[in-house]
Formats: sequence, structure tokens, C-alpha cells
Amino acid sequence: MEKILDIITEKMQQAFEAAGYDPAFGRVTVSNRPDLCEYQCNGALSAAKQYKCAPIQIAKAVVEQLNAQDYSLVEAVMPGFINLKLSGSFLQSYLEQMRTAEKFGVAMSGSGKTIVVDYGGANVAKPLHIGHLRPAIIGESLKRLYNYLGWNTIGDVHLGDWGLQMGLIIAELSERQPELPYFDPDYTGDYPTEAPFTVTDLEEIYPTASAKKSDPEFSHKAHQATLELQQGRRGYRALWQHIMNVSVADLRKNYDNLDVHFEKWLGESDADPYIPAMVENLKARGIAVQSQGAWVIPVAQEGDKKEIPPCILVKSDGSSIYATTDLATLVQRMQDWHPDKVLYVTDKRQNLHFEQVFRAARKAGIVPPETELEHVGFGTMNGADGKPFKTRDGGVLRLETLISDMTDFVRAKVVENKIVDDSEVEATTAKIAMAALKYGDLSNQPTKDYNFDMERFAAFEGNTGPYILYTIVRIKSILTRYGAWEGLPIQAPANDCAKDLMLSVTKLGPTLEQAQKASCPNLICAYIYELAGCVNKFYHETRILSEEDESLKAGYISLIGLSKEILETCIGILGFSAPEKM
RNA sequence: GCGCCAAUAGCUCAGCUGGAUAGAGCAACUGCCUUCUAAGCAGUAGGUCGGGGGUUCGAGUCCCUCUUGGCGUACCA
Repeated sequence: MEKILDIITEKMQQAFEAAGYDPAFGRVTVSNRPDLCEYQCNGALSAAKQYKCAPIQIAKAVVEQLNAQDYSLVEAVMPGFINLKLSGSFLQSYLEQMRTAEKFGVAMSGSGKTIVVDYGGANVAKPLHIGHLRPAIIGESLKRLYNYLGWNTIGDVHLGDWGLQMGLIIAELSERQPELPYFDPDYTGDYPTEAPFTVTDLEEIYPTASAKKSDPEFSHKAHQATLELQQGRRGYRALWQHIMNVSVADLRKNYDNLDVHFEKWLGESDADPYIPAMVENLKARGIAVQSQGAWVIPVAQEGDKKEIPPCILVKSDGSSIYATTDLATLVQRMQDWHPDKVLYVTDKRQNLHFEQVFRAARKAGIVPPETELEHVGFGTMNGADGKPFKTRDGGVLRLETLISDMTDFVRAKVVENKIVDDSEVEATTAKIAMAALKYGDLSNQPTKDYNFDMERFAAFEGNTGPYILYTIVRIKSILTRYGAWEGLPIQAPANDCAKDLMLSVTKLGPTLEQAQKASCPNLICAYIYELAGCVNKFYHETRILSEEDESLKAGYISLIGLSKEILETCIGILGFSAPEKM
């Protein structure tokens, strides 16, 4: 469906033209003075200079050309604004179209296109910690958004399973248990099927090893192990497989708990087979050159404001680096999936890295010009005090712990409210906790740092996930009492509250479109907060079930039913869902 | 050093290619439950939009500069 703003902008442009002015001035925007009007056009103010006359004269002339039937208000006011209010019948027919259309008439801009969303970034051998929350939540949400807009979406967790961290673990293990056969280069037998460690062990081994990086001897050992692993040393590969098995099972469980699901569980290691041919090719074509002992792809361009270091393809010790695996991963993705777009959701500190990789990928011809590459760099999540999130003893907080803390906090309130049966407490709690957590994160601009404040996010009032859920639950309660409501047609607004609600409903399409364009799920949060506010106001001002005029009542029901559907669609895109009661 | 980003109410944040009186939430105070879930609604109070210049009929928004903070700056990811 065409957006309302486009419809009335078109009419405004025609009016400008008919009045003898450049139609380009006819852009209409949502009003910033809702007390005066619903939509406004400021074009007469801009046009005044060009036509050397008072803006109000232009505005008046344009207004005369507009068809008053479409609006309940059309006026030119000083100094030259054109104020518009839509007519009730216009809104009614627009909403009725939305109600009956596929996906509420939202334009399927991604129809026939494929996008790869690279957003997990979990490292094998490390449990998910607080730092993995944002990529998971934001990535999942963006993926669902693209999917809603018609794209074929492929979410790839892109495990960190091939870099130095693997070498660090192997080196640490070799010091702790040197007697294991994995470390005996002459060993030719089969390796044990059982891993010599558990997830819990790994959780302790990696940080210990990582802390030892400053020790030159250990560091060298870890780098050496990384190289040998990548070169295929048998024992190391076997050990690596153990780490993978133990770790991935745990990661799946944790992502499932977050309701985050990947279509592909590939990792850096899966890109490895593509590396040798890619490197040889780039060397042969002169795209990769030697520099300071390494093979690099120069990516500096004319007009760079800063010096962009070259993209390192092969380190001076012969091993690959994250740029190598990212490029090789692109080779694999282009070859297997032919995406129209590849979207990376990682910490914003990797901005430069992706700039280098993207440039290198273009230069090397790995990614054709028509395939879009985008990096969504999100900000850091800090503690409630604004400082980096740490546990009391200074460690990194596990994601599991964070979720269970949030769950406990919410459960206490659910129990206290006594609205749901004992048997439903856990399921309801889980939904509310997920809403609190995800909405709390997603309602911030992705690029900004923000403070994670559990009490604020899980608060049952204000701009929070639970508030949105509560609004939905209230509507559901009425709809259940009313009975079958799905086919009821939309009616013209009965009062101001109804009209505000209807106007808000029409903004679904523009919101989703803008959120996708800007990679900003927070726009969806802001939208449903506004929509929920309109619903609650309407709910408060209108006796719905006790309305005696059955026809009027049916109109109310139809309107809140549509509102509910839209709210649920939006929270589905954000990655959570509403319970029946709360 | 160079580059990127941020600075708006006591706190956490919006502010859509410059436009009318800078908006929410929390915290504070005040109303509204014999009526569909008060996890709600309505209202009061609170801001030299970091400082200073400039462009413009008009600047939180654009340009310059300064201050403060965060981040990045080839062999970690």
C-alpha cells in the first residue's frame, strides 16, 4: 500500500504546481504540533525566497488548489504553514485496506532478494557473556525485520573458532596436561572420543590463558599452536573438534533461551578451505602485495581523511587473521548463496576492520558491486552506573546469569500480582523477562553505548517491554470476552482518541521501512510505545464492552483488534511475545 | 598526532533531508478503581539544548572553534 505521507505529498505537489509553484516544495511531514494538525507542509516558507513574496500568500494559493474532501482541516496559517487533518472517511478506508491486506499492506521491498546476517560472533570455548547480548538481540531483530519485508534471510552465527583463542586454549592445555596424546607429534592412533574437559573447565581455561598473553614465551606458544592447527596438525585438530562439540552444544542452548536462532552454524574454520586458493589468486593478480613480511591488500583511497592501514591477508608468520577468514567467508557466501546484501552486526570498535574488509572484497572482486555490504556497529552495554559491566569480583558476567537474575526479578512481581495460575507463572515470567531484556536493549539507538539497569528495564511502568505486553494483554482480554472479532470492518473514528489511535496504526509501514533503512530497531520500539499509548488512552476513555450500540461496539473491537495484531507483529520482529495474562 | 562518535530536565533517553510553544520515561507532587487488568489514564513542577562564534526570515538540527568523555589507529577478534 502507498504510504499516507506519499499520498498527501503527491496531492500537495500537484497543488503547488497548479498554483504556479515548483512542486518540489510540496513535501508533507507528520505534524510537530499535534494540537494544531496531523500533517503539515512547510514548503511555502522555503518557496518564499525563490518567488520573492510572502510565504502566507503562497500557502493560501496552494490551499485553494487542494481538494477539501480528503481532509477535515486544510488551512494556511502564519507565517506560511499549511496544516492538514485527515477526514474520518479517508482514515477508515485506509485502515480497512490495511486490515484486509497481506502483512497490513506493508511494501515488500525485499521480495526476491537474499540477505546474509552475520550476527552471533560467539567464540567457541567461551560461554556467552554479557557482551554477546547485543549482537544476538540486535542481529536477530534486524534479521526478522528484513524477513518481514520480504527478504530471504540467512542468519549465520559465524563462530570464532579459528583464531588465536584456539591456540591459547591448546597452549594452556598442553601445559596442564602434557601427557595427553593430542600433544604427542608421533602419536598415530585414534584419539579419545570423550573430551578431556567440560564446558565448565573451558570457561576457566580460556580466561586464564588469555591473561597469560603478556608472557612472551606463552604467547609464542599460542601463536604457534594457532598456526599448526590451521595447517592441520592431527592432534590439534582432534582437540579442536572436542572444543567445538562441547562448546557449540552449550551455545545452542543459550541462544535458544534467548529465542535467537541461526539458519547457519558456520564459523571461521569453515572459511579455511577457501583461503589457500583465494590467497594464491590474489597474489597472482597482484592485488595482494608483500609488506613488512606480511601479505596485504592496500585499501587506502583518494579522499581518505585518515590513513587506512592495509588489509592483512597473511601474517608474517604465515598464519591467517580475521580479515583473511572474513574475506574467505565472503567467497563462500557469494558462491553458495549469492546474497544481495551481507549485514554484519558487531561491536562498533570493529568499524575500521570492516571498512578494510569491504574495500578489499570489492578490490579483489570477491563481492560484486551490486551486492551491498553493511556493518552495523553497536555500542557498549555498561552497568547501571555507566561503567563497564563487571561482576562483584570484577569478572565478566555470564549471559545466563544475567537472564536468570532478570527472571527472578520478574517472577517475584508476577507472583505478587496473582493474576496467573501457579502453573503459568514460569511461562509468563519468561515472556515478561525476555520483553524487559530485549526492549531495554533495542529501544536504544544501536550505535550508542547504554546502561543496563535491570530495575529500570523490568519496571512495570513507563517505556518498557512489560508496558507493551500489558497493553496487548488488556486488548486480548477484551477480545476474548467479545468473541469472534476477526472479520469486523473498520469504522470511521468515533472520537479523538480513536482517531489518534488510527493515525498511529497507519504509521506501521513507514516505521518498518525506516527501521530497515537505518538498521535501527529502536524506531520500532518508539513506534509501539506511541501506539500502545494511544491504545491505553482509547481504552481509558472508551467503554468498549459495555457500549450498547452493537455497531459502534463492533467498530471499537475491530480497531483494537487491528492494533493488537500490529503490536504483536512488531514485538515479533523485536524478538519477543506476549502472554495471555499478566 | 590523526580519525570517528558522543554532550539536551536531578537520572535514562527522543527530537524524522533547519520551521510554530525542545518531547517521553523514571524520580517528586496531585487527581482518577461499585464499570472491559490501576503493570493504566490525566495533570503540576523541572531545560542558558557543553562554551563561543558564524550562515539563515528562522538553528538542538548546518559550518568553524574550544572544552570534556568514549573509541579506533597493520600482523587480537
